[in-house]
Amino acid sequence: MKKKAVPSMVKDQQLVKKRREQMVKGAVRLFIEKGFHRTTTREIAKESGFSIGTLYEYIGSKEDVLYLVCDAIYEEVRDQLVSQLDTEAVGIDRVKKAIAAYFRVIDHLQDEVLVMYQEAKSLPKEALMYVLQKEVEMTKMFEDIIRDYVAEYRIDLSEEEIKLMSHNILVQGHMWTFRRWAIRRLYTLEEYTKLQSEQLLSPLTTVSN
Amino acid sequence: MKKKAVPSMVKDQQLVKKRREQMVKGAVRLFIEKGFHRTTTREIAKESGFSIGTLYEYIGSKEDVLYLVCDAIYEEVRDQLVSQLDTEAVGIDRVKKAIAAYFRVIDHLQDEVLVMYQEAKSLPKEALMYVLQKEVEMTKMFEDIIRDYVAEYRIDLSEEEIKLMSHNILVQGHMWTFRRWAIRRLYTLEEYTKLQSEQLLSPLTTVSN
Amino acid sequence: MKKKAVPSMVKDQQLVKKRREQMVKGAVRLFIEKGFHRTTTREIAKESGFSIGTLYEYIGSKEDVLYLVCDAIYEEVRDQLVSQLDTEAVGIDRVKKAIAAYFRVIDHLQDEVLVMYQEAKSLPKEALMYVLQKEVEMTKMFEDIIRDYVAEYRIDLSEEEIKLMSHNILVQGHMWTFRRWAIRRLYTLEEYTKLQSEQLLSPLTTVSN
Amino acid sequence: MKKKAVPSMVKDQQLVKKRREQMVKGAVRLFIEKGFHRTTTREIAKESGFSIGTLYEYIGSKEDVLYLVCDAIYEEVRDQLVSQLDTEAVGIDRVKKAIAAYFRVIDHLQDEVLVMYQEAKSLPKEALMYVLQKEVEMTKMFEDIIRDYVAEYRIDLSEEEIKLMSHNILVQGHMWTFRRWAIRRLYTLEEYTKLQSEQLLSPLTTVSN
DNA sequence: TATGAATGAGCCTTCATTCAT
DNA sequence: CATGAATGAAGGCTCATTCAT
Repeated sequence: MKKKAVPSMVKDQQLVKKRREQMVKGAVRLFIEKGFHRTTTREIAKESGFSIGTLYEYIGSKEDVLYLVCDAIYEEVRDQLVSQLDTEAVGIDRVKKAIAAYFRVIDHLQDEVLVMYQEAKSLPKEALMYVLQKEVEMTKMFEDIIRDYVAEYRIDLSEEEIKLMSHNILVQGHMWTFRRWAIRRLYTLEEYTKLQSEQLLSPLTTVSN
Repeated sequence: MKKKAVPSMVKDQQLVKKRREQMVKGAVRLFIEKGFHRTTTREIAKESGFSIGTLYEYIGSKEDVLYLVCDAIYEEVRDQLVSQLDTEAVGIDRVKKAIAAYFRVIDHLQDEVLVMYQEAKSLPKEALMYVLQKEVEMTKMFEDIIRDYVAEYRIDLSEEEIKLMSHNILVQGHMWTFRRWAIRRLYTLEEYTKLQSEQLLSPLTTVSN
Repeated sequence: MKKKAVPSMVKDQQLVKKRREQMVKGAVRLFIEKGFHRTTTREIAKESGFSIGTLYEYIGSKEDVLYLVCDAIYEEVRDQLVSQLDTEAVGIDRVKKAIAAYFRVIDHLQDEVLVMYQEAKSLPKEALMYVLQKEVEMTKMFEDIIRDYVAEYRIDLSEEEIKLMSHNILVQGHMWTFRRWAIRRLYTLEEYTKLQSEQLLSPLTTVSN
Repeated sequence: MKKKAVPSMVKDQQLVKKRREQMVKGAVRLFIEKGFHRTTTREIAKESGFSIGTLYEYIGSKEDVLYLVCDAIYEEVRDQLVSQLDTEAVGIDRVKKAIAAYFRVIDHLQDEVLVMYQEAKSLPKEALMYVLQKEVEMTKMFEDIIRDYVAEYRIDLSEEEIKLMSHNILVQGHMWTFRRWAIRRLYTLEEYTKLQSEQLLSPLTTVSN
């Protein structure tokens, strides 16, 4: 799925990139604070440091801002995750470290991730599809890591179980943000990571009773 | 936390109850279709079968409708869950059956649950607190079930692990709705229930390798 | 061609009619003064005696106001014309009196007619078609009158000439408004009517040299 | 009445002329397509082949473009008309040929003439006066031609009748454009010219019955 | 001279809420 | 109690015009 083209009246691509970065930064702050629907385009422009007219030089509609925000957050999450993956780790340790890295990234970008989680549904259908595709790709990253491990150590785990485990990892990452009102009272990130890892990976490291 | 009082101009409590039921029914349909923010009060009134003036005889603001909707959905989920719990089951079977019952209820009310998940954040703070409290109570239901089992069978599971497991159950139930775009392609409800159960309960039924 | 339905949120048809009459009255005043495009919906609402919100209870868009205005002007012109037609007149006198009546009506409604002339082009296609249809009908009225005369007195005038004569009458009526900057300096309405009548009807009353 | 001065930041008169010609050409195309109010200055600049900044180097406001357009169209109509006038014709034939030439020019420039007819009203007062002056001059051209004929052949036609006849010629020319939705279905240009000529000139060529 | 990014006043339209009947 | 017409603040977006480069 190709990146949806957000229309811009400005030709200088360098400038477009810069302005959209400002815009995303400002919009995220506002969406975190009050949500997409309660944020006005004027507020976004102001928070981004330019006028309403200028805002519309770089987007076609308010929904485009949401799309840019979601896209940027996904990119950021994936980039940070990739840069934190320990490429030297082997065995179950590799899986554990991937999960830990992922949770760390989510924790680091918790506000952003939460925004995306709560507002992506307001995207127009096509843009939503594109964003969900990103989620699919991220799920596949974990599938691959698990599948590698399963293959190498001849673990008895079906393809379905691998896929589900991967989904669970993703969701438990998000859960750290959207359930933080309950969970952060109970655990630190390290504790959460350790407990979830053990739980998640229990099928990989135990034998049935 | 006490149920938040939604103001009504009408004295007859019987009538208030009836009208609000109509209202919730209508609103849920609309929120499922287009979300809270894109639904107008006029539409809610119409879908509920009365006029906009009448709508405001039974609520104080649009947000009250959302609150009533969330509240009703929680009640419904809890009621259905309670009625489906197999009170005769014992051992790990009791836990499994509780999970299965919960997932069944979620599946049955998937649209409603999804709406609540996506829109609750738009509630005013106080109302949100109240709704989250309901979530806490539901989590506690599962905590209790697990704790009973752990106690009886002297499983080596800490209080923190019990709480987390309970949260995971809840979230995996919701996940069946908010990730259905991916998950329903892979599993039927029965498969999903089975796989998640095994995974979730693996710490209760296996011994470390 | 059926009358285009202008959407209204208000059910009471009596009220709709009344409010739209206010609206047309106010809008005509403004369109005369500054044209359709330079008139804002707020101004229309204010001039009509109600709020902007109320305005939109009775129309779907600004263009609807223009449509209502054009429609109302046509109705008015036709009604006044019909009521002024001398049904007892016979011979060339009947034609002359019809022209005179028409010019009188145009003079009476000159501002309105001018507005319609200048702004109708801004109507959406469908509405424009409807309005042009009204113009066609009015042209036919004169065709019929001329045709009757031609038939009765066995005048040597082809169908094409009849049609063209009718168009010329219509346009010379409008000309009294859109060329008034030049023509009203030269003639009173009576003089204009007399001269144009003679000129127009010369093919009916003379023999070729 | 002197030509209204349109302000320009550019000194080189040669260049000013060239750019304004580009501009008029582009603007006419756009005005024909969507009218003056629905055309943006950006579009005019683009269609003219330069940037919005450059556009404003050669005009002071959007209305200046309309003025330049109207002025150019008038010039064009007059130039073409003058070049087509048969200076050798005599008698009634001279008048007929002038009318035919005029109608031919109008037909040739029908889109342009229509634009001018529909949009001139949006000119600021002073510019409108200037444009109307051009119309007066054109009317006088026909007055003169008719007056010559009337004088030479001692036709019984008052000065008022001459003036009105001239206005009618002008308007019937325009009518070929603004009523084309009805008239072009009925007549070819040649038929229209012939019929209107006969009708118009009937007072010059017939004797009263 | 030419460019095009920036500006912000202002436009059309929506919709939660009120209140007279 | 029920109705629905009226209200107007507020929102998304456009576009003529300016000005630094």
